[in-house]
Amino acid sequence: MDPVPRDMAVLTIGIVRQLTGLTLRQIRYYEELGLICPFRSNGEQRLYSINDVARLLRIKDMIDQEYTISQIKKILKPPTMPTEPTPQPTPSEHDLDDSNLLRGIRDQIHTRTDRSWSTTIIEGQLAQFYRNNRPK
DNA sequence: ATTCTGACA
DNA sequence: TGTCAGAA
Repeated sequence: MDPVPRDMAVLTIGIVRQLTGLTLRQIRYYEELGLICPFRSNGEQRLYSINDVARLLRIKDMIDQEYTISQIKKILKPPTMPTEPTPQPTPSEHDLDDSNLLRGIRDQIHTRTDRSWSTTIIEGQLAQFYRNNRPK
């Protein structure tokens, strides 16, 4: 299987919402705070990569652990601009409705006990998600 | 249908 | 943070 380019921005905010469990408001707000820097297609459409999702997951955990924004900024490396734009259509949320992958991922997010492992586990599933939703 | 920005009970 | 408006 071809490895999934972790830095390729192809996920819409709607999918990221489902993948991370964060609200659209939070995802956009964290960007305002400079915690995340998604690629912008058409100059306005936000597109996230697996790295972005993993980063958001880490931010979510730190917020839960009552870290301050400045502390998170200090710990997390400055967000790097995604190198790859979106050459292919992005999978829509409808494609995910039938997928049990999303449910599995969400369960992982809500049931894990060791937060440091979460991103690894989730990225693995995201890789599977990509293989199953590869644009024709 | 989905996402974007700005704004406010 | 939630949510609504108005536009793309």
